[in-house]
Amino acid sequence: MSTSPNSQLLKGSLSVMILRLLEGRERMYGYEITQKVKELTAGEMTITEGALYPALHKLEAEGLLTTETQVVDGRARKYYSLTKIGQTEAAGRIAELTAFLDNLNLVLNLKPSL
Amino acid sequence: MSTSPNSQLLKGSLSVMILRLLEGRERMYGYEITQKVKELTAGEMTITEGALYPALHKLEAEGLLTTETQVVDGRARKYYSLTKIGQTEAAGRIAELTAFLDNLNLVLNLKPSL
DNA sequence: TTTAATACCTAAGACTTCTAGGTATATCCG
DNA sequence: CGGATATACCTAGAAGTCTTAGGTATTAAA
Repeated sequence: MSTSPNSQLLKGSLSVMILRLLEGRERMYGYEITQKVKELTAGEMTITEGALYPALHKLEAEGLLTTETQVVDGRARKYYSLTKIGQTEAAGRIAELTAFLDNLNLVLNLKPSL
Repeated sequence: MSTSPNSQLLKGSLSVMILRLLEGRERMYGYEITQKVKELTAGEMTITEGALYPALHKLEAEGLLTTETQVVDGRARKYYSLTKIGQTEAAGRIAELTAFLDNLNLVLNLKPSL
């Protein structure tokens, strides 16, 4: 057997969503991300916090995000924004996911007659 | 916290691809599936056997696929086809994945200005 | 005053996939 | 003839992501 250097079948879409959302903004905090995704998908997609926070921490550990904490209305918010490296990586990972989705569609969209 | 009945963020696309490929055909065998996916995606997507066979076995255990083994050119092939339940389930899972991909696009396609 | 919304977090388990093997036969090429 | 490649199946272990299911704390609404 061989199976060459592989692009994973379905890699985490969550981290790419995060990067994509941050591409368009100065900064966002975790809870805001969950609400934004809900809003964009008319409530159909829910980001669980158990997935979100570890994902954010990992992206930060990888150096793609930086944080600044700020207290608003007596509650602490942790704002995340893309680092320089994060901006580059974001573009790359979005392109990768897009390419994967294109291929997925090639497989899924085939007609029954083929 | 609450987080309602959730559609998983990252669902396995492989099993849905398998079901989709079988929707359009009488039957297929494992190796054939790997080749078909390669062909459909111009070599860009590779199904690893370490993922494929366990996925096939699981779908069979779930009652969505049945098998018939046949020897061709001295080599054993295990053909998989959709059961009646499999046909119903296939439609459902494909719709689910499609809905998920639509939502994913809503999040990914947002313009930087939004 | 209790519930819901806001806002953060973690641990345990489930699940999928990858890596990396293993077995075996047939065919192609030198 | 012999070795490599293609065909064809399989599994075990590790990696990684997400869900479930908690926890803490403040503010606003009922």
